[in-house]
Amino acid sequence: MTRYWLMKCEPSAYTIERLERDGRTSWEGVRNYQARNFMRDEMQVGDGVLFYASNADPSGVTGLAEIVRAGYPDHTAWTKGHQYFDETGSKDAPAWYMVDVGFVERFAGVVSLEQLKTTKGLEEMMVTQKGSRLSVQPVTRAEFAIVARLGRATRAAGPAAAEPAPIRPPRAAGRRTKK
DNA sequence: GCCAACGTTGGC
DNA sequence: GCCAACGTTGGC
Repeated sequence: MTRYWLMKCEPSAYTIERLERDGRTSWEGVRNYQARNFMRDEMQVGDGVLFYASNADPSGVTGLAEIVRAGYPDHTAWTKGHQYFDETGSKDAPAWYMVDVGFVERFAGVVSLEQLKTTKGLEEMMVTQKGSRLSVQPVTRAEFAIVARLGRATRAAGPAAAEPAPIRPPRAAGRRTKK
């Protein structure tokens, strides 16, 4: 049975635009056990994904993706010198897992967190709860459908907002989940 | 940049 | 097993 998920990523690490260009990507770098368990044990090929831009302006869902490869060991964890290197586990007994995600759809605009919080039917969505930091979250089929509909109703920012985006220096290292 | 909320670590 | 200290997340 198809399940649905929300996956967070900071724009400095990866964006829906890049996913659209790449077609698919591996979701490495998650270093949280609850998120790991979802990726390792529950995600299946074909599951739907809400692509969520965190620490963004505004933060929110920017498009849709799907799982194209179920959980497999995250090799970046045992690659010395890699930014996601982590001593937990080993090659023989991997601690961390990733999945591959494929592009489905890019929204014209962003379904902002603010909008998610004020939309009927999304009251229980994990991402709308205070203090919710989990970077991989389950969502219900109904929530997925509501957000997809909101996303398709978004419009690109108008001319007034179309001036070049300010240059934002990347945040300090070590602050990314999925890359 | 601030800081509240959260997860992890480690002393005891 | 408790819990204080610490590091990180992520909205604002």
